Amino acid sequence: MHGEPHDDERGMRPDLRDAGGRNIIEIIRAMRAELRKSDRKVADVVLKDPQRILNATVGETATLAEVSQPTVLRFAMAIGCKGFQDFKIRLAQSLAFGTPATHSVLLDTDDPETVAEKIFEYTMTSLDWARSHLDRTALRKAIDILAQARTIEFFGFGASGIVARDAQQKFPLFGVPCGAQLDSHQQIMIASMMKQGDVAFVISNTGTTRSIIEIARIARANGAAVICLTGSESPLTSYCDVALIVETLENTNMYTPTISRIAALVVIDVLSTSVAMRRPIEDQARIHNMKRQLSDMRKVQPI
Amino acid sequence: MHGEPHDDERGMRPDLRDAGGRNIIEIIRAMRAELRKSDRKVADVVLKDPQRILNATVGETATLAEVSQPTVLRFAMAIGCKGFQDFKIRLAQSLAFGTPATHSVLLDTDDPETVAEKIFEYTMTSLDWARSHLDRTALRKAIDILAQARTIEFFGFGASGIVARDAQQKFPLFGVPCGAQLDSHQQIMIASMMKQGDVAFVISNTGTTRSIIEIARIARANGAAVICLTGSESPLTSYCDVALIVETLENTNMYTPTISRIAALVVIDVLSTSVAMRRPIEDQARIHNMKRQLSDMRKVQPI
DNA sequence: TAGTTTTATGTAATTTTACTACAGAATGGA
DNA sequence: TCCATTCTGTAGTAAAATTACATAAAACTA
Repeated sequence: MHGEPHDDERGMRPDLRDAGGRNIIEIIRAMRAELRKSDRKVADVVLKDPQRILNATVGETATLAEVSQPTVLRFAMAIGCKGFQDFKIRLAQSLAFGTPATHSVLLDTDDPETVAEKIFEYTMTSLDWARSHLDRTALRKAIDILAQARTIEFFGFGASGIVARDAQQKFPLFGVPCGAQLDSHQQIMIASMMKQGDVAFVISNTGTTRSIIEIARIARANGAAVICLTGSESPLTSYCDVALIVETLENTNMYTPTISRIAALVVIDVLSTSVAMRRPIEDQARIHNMKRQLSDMRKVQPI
Repeated sequence: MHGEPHDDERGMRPDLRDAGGRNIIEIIRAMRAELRKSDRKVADVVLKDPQRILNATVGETATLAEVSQPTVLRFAMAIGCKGFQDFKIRLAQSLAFGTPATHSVLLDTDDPETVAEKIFEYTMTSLDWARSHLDRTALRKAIDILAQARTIEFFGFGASGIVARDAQQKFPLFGVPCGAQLDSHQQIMIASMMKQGDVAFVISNTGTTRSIIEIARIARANGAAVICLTGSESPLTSYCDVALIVETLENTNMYTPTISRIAALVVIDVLSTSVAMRRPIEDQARIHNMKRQLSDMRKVQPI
């Protein structure tokens, strides 16, 4: 432990270092042409499957690129890294932004573990996508409306019905009576009886289901505020005061599970939590109590 | 079928599971309280200056935290990483997002946008945690059992009831008649009538609800296979053939939404998809048709 | 073209780093 | 208090990254 190893950057601001050459993948791509022949082989395997390299050692990388280990090291140096470790760290940071989509495609040959990995990965990526595409203005408006509601009715069919039921179960957070209508006759009845001060919360992934559009129209005609939670701009949105559009990466692969309901559930979490936070402290304490009581009850016997 | 698109023909790495980790910093923060004393020292230096740790070795980290090197390793394992290298990679990815220190703990003063960011972030982090802690052997067993079932009944209360209902809606993927029992009287009736070849799928986050344990016991006594989906090792697991334990970062903050049901839904996705993939091609085509018909129907009028 | 220099790449040794086995210390329960 | 369990450090081992060096391939000169 004598002297200071590699201390050429001691005076340098470490924050500035990665701000300068941020995306290492872009750097590799840019430098690819002027690299040594063998280094280029390494560059190619990195560009082809960067995720793979993240968990690889020098040796594995060398094998993949069909070069020797020192070549991998020289490659790392050539693109401006201090060593292989440093290279991997930079690569990891570059990948964090957007993982290439090829990863989550399910194959018939995948074993259960791989299927699990891919579905989880895909779900998380989709949530990230939904988050970044959420309309903040609409969100704010929806919270305003919900916070002033006298009652809230959630409407939905099928998978969206699940979301409606889940939302309804959060009534302690919303602080007002909540209902969930999953049957279309009931839906029409309830919608017809709504009035000023009530909120109709309409959930439909496609936004094209006729009867659900009808619900929005009726509720609105009766003076209720209408909020919809849907997957894209659609006929439904035009009948609503606020449209919460939750975009997801739903692709058409038959194996791809429906991610939309999960994104919708998270949005419901956001809404209910935000509404609860608006309420006075004493109410929040009451919720806390209720939660504890529920937890106690579970240990004995519900119903 | 020669794997033409696969470049891995040289040495099949079964180790290709990527560490596409979400925000490890969030995980550390969430787990800090329940860590060992020495591990917490490590957690603190990581949280204090993550950037510093990125360029540090195990030895350096140990010195900074004033603990021994193995402790640093154990810390990495404790937070769900495969080793120190893996930990650094994950840390690098987390830092790339530029997460400020105050994340994920909801404050009364947060505006709706911040609340949304935090809840999404927390949800994704928790999913990542659940993914990395999923018991692959149990998963495989569960799939085996479900694929051979004659009928499947899903049991659950409250939030777990939502999950049960969702699972039941996936019956086309499971390929056999599925039921969802959310009422405790119905549950007992149905459980009593189950027999060999049937599968009871019991969902309970706590795993301590008496009546749900009773369901597992009855179903099993009647010769049905019993699978449970729960949050931790509990009395329930001992009555089951397979226990799918989905760990989440549920902390006790009153604002923290229940993440467990979302993780459970994803696990259901994995199960249903895997079971569907086991089935013969012609069945898969039938599912495809059904999906299209459903999508067509939506545009007309469901009722 | 042959010889010479320069550059590129691989082999093998070396250093560093990550990881494991084990044993002593601390903690908690009876 | 003792016993069992859980922590944590010491010391040793395996593995990975890095360096030194030698050979092969270009590139250049005469």
